[in-house]
Amino acid sequence: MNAGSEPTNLRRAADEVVADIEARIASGELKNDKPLPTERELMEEFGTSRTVIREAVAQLANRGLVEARPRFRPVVRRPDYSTVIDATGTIVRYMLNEPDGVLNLYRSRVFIERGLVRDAALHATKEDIAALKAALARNKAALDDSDQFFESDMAFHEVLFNTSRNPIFPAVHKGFSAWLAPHWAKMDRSRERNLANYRAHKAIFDAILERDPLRAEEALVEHLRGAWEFVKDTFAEDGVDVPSL
Amino acid sequence: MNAGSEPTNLRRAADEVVADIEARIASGELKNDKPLPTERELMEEFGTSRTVIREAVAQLANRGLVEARPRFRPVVRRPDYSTVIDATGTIVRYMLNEPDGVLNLYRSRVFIERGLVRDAALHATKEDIAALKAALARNKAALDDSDQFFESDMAFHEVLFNTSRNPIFPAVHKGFSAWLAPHWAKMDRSRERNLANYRAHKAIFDAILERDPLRAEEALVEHLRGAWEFVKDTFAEDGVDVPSL
DNA sequence: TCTCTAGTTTGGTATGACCAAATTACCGCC
DNA sequence: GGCGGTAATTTGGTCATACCAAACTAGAGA
Repeated sequence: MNAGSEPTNLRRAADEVVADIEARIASGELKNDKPLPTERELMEEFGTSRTVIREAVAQLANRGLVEARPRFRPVVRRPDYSTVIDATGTIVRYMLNEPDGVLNLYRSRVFIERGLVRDAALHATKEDIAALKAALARNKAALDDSDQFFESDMAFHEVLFNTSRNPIFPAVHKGFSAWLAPHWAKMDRSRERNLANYRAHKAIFDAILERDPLRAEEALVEHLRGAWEFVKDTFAEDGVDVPSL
Repeated sequence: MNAGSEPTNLRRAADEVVADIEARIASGELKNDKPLPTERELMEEFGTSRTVIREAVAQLANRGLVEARPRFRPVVRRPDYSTVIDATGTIVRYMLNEPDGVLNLYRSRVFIERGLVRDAALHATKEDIAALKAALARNKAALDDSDQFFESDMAFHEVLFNTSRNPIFPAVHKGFSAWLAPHWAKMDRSRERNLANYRAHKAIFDAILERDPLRAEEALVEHLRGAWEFVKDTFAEDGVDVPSL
């Protein structure tokens, strides 16, 4: 992009170790779910101090390539799409402190899910329909148990994300759920709310069944808009003013 | 969520330091773009060894809250949405090694951009239209300079992402561009290709102008589908078989 | 006021040591 | 011989110290 007078990022010794271990994981030499060699072994192998090895392992852990529980041997973890989402977790959570953060995130979620239900209405397979139907049934069965309903509610939306047949989307849904959950947990819940949500889900499902993308999208938007009004209230309690969708 | 018989994730000493510094950044005590205290200061302040301090700083760096160039004092960086994207960079790149990774990512991109052009056709403001028009003009002006056209091509799509009026989307676009760019860079380019792309952009723009979401979406899909065929070729060279969109 | 330089500070790395928790080896008992 | 529990060993987490080279700072000189 720009000429070569840059600060010429020096290489840290740990970076080399990281790259090497990364390669070993990719090549399969270090197998999934198996522990890394001990720090002392690595240190001898790379001819560096434990300081460097530990920094390297920490980096790998932060990238999600290994899982490093304190006091335990780090374990190799071949990353998948939800690893990517997890990696963003702390920063996202940090940015959600600002109310606009939640709003923007929620809007993104609505945007994506709108597209998903449209596509579902157009292209949903028999299996998709069956999965939606099952999720819907679980909603209905959980009407009287708000905790359980909450779970089955998320599960219904997850099915929507699964219809994309693109593994990135379920991972994204997982992220949305995790990030927005704290606010949803504060929401008031009641049988009436559950019933309203169930009916909203059913409206979406029916529209998909009838292959009506427009109506499916509308139903979804109304559903999520309604939910947002309740999330808003959890902010209002803190005296924070949040706009509607 | 579950009772307390878990592996009881011990707290690492560094975590406390991380949390504390995080709080100082959030509170503004540590100001943006200003250097962190020296490691030796922090170590005295927290009453721990430099080992712990360094590990904490490394964590903060990995989360994007500070920028730590080797040999320089770490600098506080208040995270924004593209920080989140950057944080995923290494893992995403890692997963793009598998051809399915690129395919899934590209499909996600198409999915999102489809929604964006639909919405643009429905709700684009005068300013959006003007920005698109300007981007289009830059495409046309760069027809004969493939490097410049490539840039203006990405810029056109970026404008599409901007129409969302949600700062998350431009950040996502930045991610898509960065992750997919390596493959696009290998693509053959020529005046004809540039011209075809320009015309595709124009078709999208025209459809938006005429408030025709359906046609806008179709034009976009055809455009991106065409581009994918060329990306495919870069895989075919490596003997990797990649399906169509 | 600016430039160059010598001195100081600071991050990167290497050692070596110690602790507590985790793992392994071992042993006696059913 | 298989098993459960205990002792010995290994391993990750932390500390203290030292040294180097690069970055920074202050002061001399033009």
